Amino acid sequence: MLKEGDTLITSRQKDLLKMIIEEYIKTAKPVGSKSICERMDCSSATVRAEMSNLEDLGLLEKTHISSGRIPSEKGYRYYVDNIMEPKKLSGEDMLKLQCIMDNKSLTISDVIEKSMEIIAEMTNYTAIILGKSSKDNLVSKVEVIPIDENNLVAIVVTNKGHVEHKNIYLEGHVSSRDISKTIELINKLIVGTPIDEVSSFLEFEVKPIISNYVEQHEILYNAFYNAFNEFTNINHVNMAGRVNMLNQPEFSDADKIREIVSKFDDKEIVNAIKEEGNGVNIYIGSENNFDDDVTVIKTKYNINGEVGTIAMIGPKRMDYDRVTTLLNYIVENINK
Amino acid sequence: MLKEGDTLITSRQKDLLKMIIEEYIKTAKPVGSKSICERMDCSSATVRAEMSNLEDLGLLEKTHISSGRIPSEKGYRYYVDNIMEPKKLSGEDMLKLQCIMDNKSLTISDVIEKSMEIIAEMTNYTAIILGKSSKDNLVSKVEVIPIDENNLVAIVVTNKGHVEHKNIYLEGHVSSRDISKTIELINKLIVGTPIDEVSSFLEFEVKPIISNYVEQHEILYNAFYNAFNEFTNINHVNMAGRVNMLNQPEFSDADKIREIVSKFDDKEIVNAIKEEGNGVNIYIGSENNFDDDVTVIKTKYNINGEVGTIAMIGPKRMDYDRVTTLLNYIVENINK
DNA sequence: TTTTAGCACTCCTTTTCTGTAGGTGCTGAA
DNA sequence: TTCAGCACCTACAGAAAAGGAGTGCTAAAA
Repeated sequence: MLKEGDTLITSRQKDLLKMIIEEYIKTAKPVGSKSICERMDCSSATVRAEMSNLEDLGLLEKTHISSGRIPSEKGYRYYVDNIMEPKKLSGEDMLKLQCIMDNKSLTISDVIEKSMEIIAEMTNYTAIILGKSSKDNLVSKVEVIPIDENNLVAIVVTNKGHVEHKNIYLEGHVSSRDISKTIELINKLIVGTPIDEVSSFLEFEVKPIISNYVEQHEILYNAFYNAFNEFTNINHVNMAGRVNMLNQPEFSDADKIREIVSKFDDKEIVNAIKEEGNGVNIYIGSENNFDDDVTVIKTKYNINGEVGTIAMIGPKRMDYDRVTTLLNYIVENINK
Repeated sequence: MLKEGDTLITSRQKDLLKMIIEEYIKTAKPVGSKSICERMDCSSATVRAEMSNLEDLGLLEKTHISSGRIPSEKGYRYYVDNIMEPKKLSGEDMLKLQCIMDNKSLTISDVIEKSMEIIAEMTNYTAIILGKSSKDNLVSKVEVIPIDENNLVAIVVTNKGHVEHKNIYLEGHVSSRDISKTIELINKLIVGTPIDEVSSFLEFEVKPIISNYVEQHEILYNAFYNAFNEFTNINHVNMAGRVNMLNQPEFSDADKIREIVSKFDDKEIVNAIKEEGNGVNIYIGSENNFDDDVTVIKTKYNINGEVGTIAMIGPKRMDYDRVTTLLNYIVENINK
C-alpha cells in the first residue's frame, strides 16, 4: 500500500530490495551483486545498476566504497510497510505456545510471561513485558493487618484477582481504635472503585469522612494515601533472553554490549518502551527510544483488566515477519 | 592467624605480597620489580629474587615468561586470611548507608535492597540479594478471596508483615459451601504455624479434618496444598549494577561478557549463590560456583524473620577489604 | 650470606607492510 | 537495456619489524 510521500519504485527494484533484505536478515553480511544475479535472472552488472538506483533512493547503504549493500533504516521501513507479507505461524511455533495458553492454572500474567520466554528462546531476541493493572480492575477487598504498634500491611485485591500489598509505617503513637475505624471506613467506601481512581477517590470522598470519625486522621489518611497511591503506580517489568540479542553478530563489540546491558538495567529506559498505539508496531533504529542499533517490535495488551506492553528487541536486521506474527498470536490467543 | 597447612613466609615476603596485591587491585596491571623497589627500600634485583620465591610458593603468577607478577588464587586467599586487616568504613560510605537505614517507612527488604544498590554503585561491583521468608515467620492471617467460579486468590500474611499471594484454579465445579468451609477450616487451623512448616502441617493436620467436613475435599485440598507449598519455596532474587562488573578491565572480551550476562540471567546459577555458612565469606575464583574469573563475597542475614543472602560479585582483583566491611556493616546495622 | 649493578634474553604490543578476496563503477559493444 | 570486461577500492588476515617492560643470572660489593 503506497501512502503519499512513499518512494515509488519499479517492481523489479522491489523484488531486488526484498531479496537483499531477506538475505541480509539471514546472513548479517553485506549482499553483493553476484550472489543475487542468478536469482534475478540477469547479469551482476544489471543488478549493480539497480542497486545503485536503490541506493540513490536511500533504501540501501554501503559499509565502504566497494562493499556489498546493506539495507538502510529507510529500506527496512519500506520493507515493513510495502513488501513484507504476514506469514502464518509455523505449526511448531504454535504448538509450543499452545501448551502454555491451555494451562488453566496459570494467571494471565503468568501466561504472558511464559509465552514471552518461549518466543525469546525461539527467535533469539530479547523479550520485555511491562505489566500494570488497569482501569478495568475494581477494588473488591481491602485488608489491613496490624503487625505491631507502628506497622500495618495493606492488601488490595481486585475483582480480576490482582493482588498488591504495601507496608505502612505510622509515625508516632496512634490509637488502635483510630486504626480500626479508618480501616472500616476505607473498606466500606472504597470497594468497587476502579483501581486507577483510588487516589482521587481517597482524596475527595474518603478524606472528609475520615476527618469526622477519626481523631488522628491526618497521620492515618496520609499513610493510607501514600500506600494506595503506590498501588496504582506499580509497574511490573520482566525480561527474558537478555543475552540472546547480544549473541547477534552486530553486537560483537564489548562496548556496545555494555551499553545495551546497562540500558536493560535502567528501569526508566525499559519502562519507556511502553506502547501507546494500537496493534503491533515496529520501531526501527532511531524510531525507537531504546537504542539506534536495535529494532523494537511491540504491542499493547488489554486482557480482562490486565494491561501492559509486550515487546521484542533485536538487531535492526531482525525477522520482522516472524516476530510480528508471534506477538499478534499471543495477544489474540490469550483472549480465549 | 596461621592455621595448620598455611604457607610460612617471612615478614618481608608478606610486605611484598601485600604491596603487589594492593597495587594489582588498583591498576589491574602486572606488577614489576622496579615499581616496588622504592617502597621496599632495596634494589629491583632483590625484589625480583623475593618475587621468585613467592612464585615458588604458589602465591604469585606471571602472565608470560618475562612479565610482571600478578597474584594467584592462592595468593589472594593468603592475603584475605593472613594479611588483610579490616578497615573501618569511611565516613562518606557510612553516611550514604545511614540515610537508608534511618528511613522508618521502609520494610527490611527495602532497606536491604536499597543498601545493596548503593554499595553496588560505590564499589562498581554487582550486588545480588536472595531473599526468602523464614522459620521465624508465623502465619498470622490467611485470606481467600473468590474471583469467579473456578478462581480464588489465596493470601498469607505473616506476623512479620510478609505477604505472599497465589491464584488458585479449581478443576471443575466446586460448591461454594465447600469452598467457604475449607477456607474457614484452614484459617482456624493454620494460624500460628511457622511458614516453612505449612506444607507438612497441611498434610498431617489439616487434610484429615477437611476430608471429614468437606465433600469435594480432594480437589480443594490439592489446590490449596499446591498454593501453600509454593509460598514456602518462593525466592526473591534481586540484582543491582549488573553492568558495573563488566566495566572492569578483565572483562574486556565480548565472549566473557556474554558468559557473565548469561549467568546473571540464569536463575538457578544465581540462586546457587545462597550462603550457608556464618559471617561474611569470600569465595575466590574456583572457590565459588558462579565463575572462575570472579570473586563472590557474601553473607547470610536473618533479621526479624527476614532471611536471605546478600552478595557482591566482582573480579578476583576486587577490593576485599572494603566489600567485606560494607557487607558486615549492612547486616549489623539493619538489626537496629 | 645478602644485596645489587649489569647484561642478555623473552615476550607482548603496536605499527607497518603485504597479498588476497570480494566488491564496485564505468564504458563500449551487442 | 543489458552485459562483458576492466580498472579500481577497501576490509581483512598474516608476516615482519620496532619498541618497551620486565625477567633471570652472574659476578662483584657489602
